[in-house]
Amino acid sequence: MLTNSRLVHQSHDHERCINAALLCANDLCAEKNARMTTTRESVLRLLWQSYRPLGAYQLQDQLAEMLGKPIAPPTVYRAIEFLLQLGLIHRIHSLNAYIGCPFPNSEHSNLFMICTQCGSAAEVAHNTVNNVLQSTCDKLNFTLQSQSIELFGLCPRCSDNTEVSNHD
Amino acid sequence: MLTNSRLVHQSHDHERCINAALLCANDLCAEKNARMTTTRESVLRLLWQSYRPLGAYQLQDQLAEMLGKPIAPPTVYRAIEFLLQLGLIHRIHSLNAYIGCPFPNSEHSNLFMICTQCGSAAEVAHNTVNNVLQSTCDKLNFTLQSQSIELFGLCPRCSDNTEVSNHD
DNA sequence: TTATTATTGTTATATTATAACGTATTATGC
DNA sequence: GCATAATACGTTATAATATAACAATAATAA
Repeated sequence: MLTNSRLVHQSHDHERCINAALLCANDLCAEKNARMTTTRESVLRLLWQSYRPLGAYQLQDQLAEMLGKPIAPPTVYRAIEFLLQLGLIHRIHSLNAYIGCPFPNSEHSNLFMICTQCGSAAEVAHNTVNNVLQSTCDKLNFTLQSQSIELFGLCPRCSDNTEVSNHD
Repeated sequence: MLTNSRLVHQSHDHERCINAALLCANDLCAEKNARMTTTRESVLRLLWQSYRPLGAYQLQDQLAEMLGKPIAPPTVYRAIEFLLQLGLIHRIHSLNAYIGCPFPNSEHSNLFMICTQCGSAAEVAHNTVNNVLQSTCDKLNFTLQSQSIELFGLCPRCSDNTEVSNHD
């Protein structure tokens, strides 16, 4: 099982995460002859700012502030599209929002655990899950191409808080 | 495993499916003291017209034609909201579209197999899948509340067609 | 019947996303 | 280096999806 769950829910030196993500992104671009421009890097950085997915128009606002000039929607969506293509970010359909991918290098299929309390989203890649889904598809003669798995609930932190407040 | 996969992909007397769905919906309304109005029943019927999810504005057009009068978006969204609440339909987030639920009576969690070729969506409820997801959540201390699982690929029919055309 | 509640109608607008076209920037071949 | 092509960005307009707010109507209950 591959997951960033612990990082999402425990305090840590997040600057290192951001820097690692940006380095990794640059490597990937070099490898694929793609250009990591200022706009694209800024969007990626913003999506790594927290473990909460951001919508396109939140990104627009923050990007405008970051770059010190007005930014129009197409600019944001182009950067998003680019980063999605490279697998550097993911789209969370149920939220119309986007989030940095913690393991863009390893082939994996997305599964997100989204906290309905704090809005955090942890990504999980789990072979057992994938195998069960694949075999279910096989059984029904469905040729699986891709998937979007979004689980909603309470993250470890918010679960604990709820329990505590239940004892009050 | 509970699924409507065969019905989705094989020809059958679909009128019976529609009628069964409407009867079932009426029962559920009676049971929950909710009103199955003309608008709501029409929307449900439209969503049962095929096994392809419909967007709100497709529904709006078809509903207007069906009722012989112009219909505004809020009317459609209200009916959708009502039917979602009762579990009579589901939302497919990745498509911004809606589809009738084939087993609104049994507690289940949604998993859809969506054909990227023909647009059909089959629903599957599978304990093994749910158990694996639940145990994954347990492992990571995530309190699962609900889920949205959307699998994309080729349905049995389109898979076969692809194979055949590959032999041409 | 009248009061109350639930539903629908209507208008306006918010939110998310893209089309189309022009300009600027970056890479490439000579 | 310079011309050229390819790529990315700027700009304006608009499409597609969804909701807020309030008025009118219909259904139910007292």
